[in-house]
Amino acid sequence: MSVTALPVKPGRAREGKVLQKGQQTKAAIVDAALGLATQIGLEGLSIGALAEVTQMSKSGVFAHFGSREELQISVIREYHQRFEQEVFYPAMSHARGLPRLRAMFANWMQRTSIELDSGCIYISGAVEFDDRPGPVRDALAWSVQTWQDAMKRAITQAKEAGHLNPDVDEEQMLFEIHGLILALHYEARFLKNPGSIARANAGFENILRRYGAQAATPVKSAKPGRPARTSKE
Amino acid sequence: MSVTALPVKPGRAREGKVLQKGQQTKAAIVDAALGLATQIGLEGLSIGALAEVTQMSKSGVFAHFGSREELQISVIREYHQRFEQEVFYPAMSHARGLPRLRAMFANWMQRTSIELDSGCIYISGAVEFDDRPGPVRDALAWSVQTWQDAMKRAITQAKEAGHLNPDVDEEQMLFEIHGLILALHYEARFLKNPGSIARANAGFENILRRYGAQAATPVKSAKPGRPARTSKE
DNA sequence: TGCAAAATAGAACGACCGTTCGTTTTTATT
DNA sequence: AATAAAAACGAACGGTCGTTCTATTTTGCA
Repeated sequence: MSVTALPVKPGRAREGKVLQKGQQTKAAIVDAALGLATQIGLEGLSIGALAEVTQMSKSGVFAHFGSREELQISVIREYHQRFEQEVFYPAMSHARGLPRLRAMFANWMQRTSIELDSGCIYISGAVEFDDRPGPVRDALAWSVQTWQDAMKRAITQAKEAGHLNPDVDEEQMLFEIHGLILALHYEARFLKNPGSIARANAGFENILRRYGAQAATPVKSAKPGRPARTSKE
Repeated sequence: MSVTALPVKPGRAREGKVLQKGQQTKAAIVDAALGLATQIGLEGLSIGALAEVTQMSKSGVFAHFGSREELQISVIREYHQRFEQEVFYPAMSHARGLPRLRAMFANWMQRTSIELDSGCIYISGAVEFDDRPGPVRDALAWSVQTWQDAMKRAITQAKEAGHLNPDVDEEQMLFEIHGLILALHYEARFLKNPGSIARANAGFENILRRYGAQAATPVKSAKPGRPARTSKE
């Protein structure tokens, strides 16, 4: 049921011994790499720059990954976990249906807004790897797909709970929601258009209304009863 | 007044003499560069690869631009002109208001759909240069902004013609439309999700309906109405 | 046809890239 | 404290990059 389950490589545990220092500095490197990647992209990541930031030698950094690709994949794994931690899990504590869907979008927005001055590797990575097959692309696509599946599930549950019209097309609704996030990233981060966050939120309310959500109740705790299902068109 | 008006460097016209061969091969180089850039991005453009494609020497290619940045800007200029030619101008032959707005979106979709296997530099470029100030970024942002302004004007005219609700917020509507294009590019090109084109079109109809458009009359063929004005004001 | 200018070629530069390899330092355990 | 493994270093390699410089070829025009 866990979204992630990206397995952490067993730290070369011969005879069950757990290596500490290595994993520790590796985590520090990945952390720094994630910071760099959100700014200049996964493709912009260079081992030399990373060595400088971490105050290590190039070969010292390199040894932890064995290849640049593996470094990029490690960064994606780390990003995936943080996304899960900040966006997915907190939303799961909201009641199924509209409240949870609202929470997921709110957290997603929150995350994207924060990233307006650091970049989102789900977005930049998609552009960098959209026609570059390989393990990096696969890891990225898998991570994105996992999140989208979670969103789709939330929409389905909202339908089942009667919070949305029963004939809502999950893929269509998710497509439009995703567009809002992408537009926010584009307009705010590239074009520096102020007010983009408000527009994304307004767009979400518009989508909810169109797909049959009732009042625009702000995202808050669980809603007990089974609200009427006034299907509007 | 022309949308472009990105001034073409005066082909070293001493005493009014127009150089032919140089401009000609330069155009060929830019054409090849545009092809490369749509695939691997503006940042992925390398003079070496470009020289190979055009069967020229590196220095021969380089001499036409003087710097990589100038090459990138030339590519953006070329892309701008083609976008104008294929998307903007044809739409201007439709009647003001909803027909023209529909035509603009349809042409934009058409262009984006074609680019699903070659990439769009308005999108990839935004990611590559969103936090890299300089003349390349400026040229790109100016070009994008010019198109967005044209879209906004079309929405305003649709309002004035009574084809949309009088209280429609142009920025908000454009934001949502832009999101559809971005989602199409992301989902189809990166995630390889089939059906994305239909979803973008459906999303557009949803937006139109919400903002007060009447029947979902499909975009009619080119009606020789007002002679096309230029997109730049 | 000649000739200057423009266009192209070719070689080289310094910088950075990912990667390899042998050595040295640090770590964890006895 | 001894020791073997793990971790980090430092130098080097082959490669590509944008760019510069000097030749050579091609062009356009008198």
